[in-house]
Amino acid sequence: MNPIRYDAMFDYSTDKNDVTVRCDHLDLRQTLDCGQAFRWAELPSDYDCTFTGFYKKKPLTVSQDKDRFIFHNTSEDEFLSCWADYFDLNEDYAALAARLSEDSTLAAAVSFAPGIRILRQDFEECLISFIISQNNNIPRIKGIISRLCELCGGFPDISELRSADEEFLSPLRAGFRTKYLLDCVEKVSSGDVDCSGIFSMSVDEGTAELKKIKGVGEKVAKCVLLFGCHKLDAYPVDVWMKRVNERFYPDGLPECTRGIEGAAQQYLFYAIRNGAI
DNA sequence: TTCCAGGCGTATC
DNA sequence: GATACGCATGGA
Repeated sequence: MNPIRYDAMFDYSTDKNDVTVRCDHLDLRQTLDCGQAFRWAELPSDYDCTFTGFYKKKPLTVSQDKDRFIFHNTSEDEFLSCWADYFDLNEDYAALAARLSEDSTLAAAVSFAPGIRILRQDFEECLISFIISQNNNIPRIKGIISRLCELCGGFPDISELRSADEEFLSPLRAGFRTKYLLDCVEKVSSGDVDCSGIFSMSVDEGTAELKKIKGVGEKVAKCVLLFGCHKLDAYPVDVWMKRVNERFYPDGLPECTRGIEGAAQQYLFYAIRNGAI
C-alpha cells in the first residue's frame, strides 16, 4: 500500500488492482440511489455496500466501508482522470452542507442524508435519461435505460442513434417518449441545439436552448443542467419538489441556497421521498 | 379498477 | 399567462 496525499478533500492509496479512497460526505447508497443516476445497481457484498455501474461505457464496481471506498480493478490514472471527478471528490461538501443547514428544513434534509453528492455525469446520458424520466417512475426509468443499453451495446452517444427510428427503439417500451428521443437525436445531431455551448451558458439560457427539443420542458432542462453540466444553481421542480416548495418555501427559497439551489434540491428531494421531512 | 410516476405538448380561453 | 387534458407503460 502506497498512501498519497492528493489534496484537502480526500486521500487515496493504490495496490495491484484497486484504488482505496478515504473521504467524508459520501455515501454510495444515498448518492447512487437518490434519483440523479439510473445505471447503478447494488450487489450483495461483505462491505457496507457495493455498487456496479458506468460512466459512459466505462464500467466500475465500487464498495463502501464507512468512510473508505474501494474502486475495484481500477488504475490510479483511471481513478484520477475519471472517477474522482465523477464522484465530485474535489468539492468541499462540508462547507456546502454547513451553508445549507442555516435553514432548518434543509438542516433536517442534510442530516438525514449527509452522504449525497451531485455526480458529474455525462451530458448526453443525462439528456436522454431525463427525457425518459417524464411522467414516469424511477424503477421503470431504469428499465427503459437498461433496455436502451442492451440494444446499443452500452449507453449510446447521441451520434450513434442518428439512424434510429420508432421501430428500432420499440424494444425500449418507452411509450410516447420515443418520439421525444428521436427529436432530441435530430436536433442535437444537426446542431440545432448547441450542446457544447450550453456549458458556458447561464441556467436561463441553457434552459431555453434545451427546450428547443420536444419533450424537454422546465424540469427536464434543469435536471440536465444540474446533473449533466454540474450547474448547481439549476433547481428542478418535479411533483415532489412542488410539495416541498408549497409546504416549506411558499415565499421562495432561503438565502443560504443562493447559487447552490440544485444541491439543496437533491437533499430535499431525497428527504421528502423517504418521509424525513 | 383506478391511481400514480423526477412532465410536456397542445388546445382553449 | 393560466388551466385542462391526453399521453404509453407498468406497479401498487
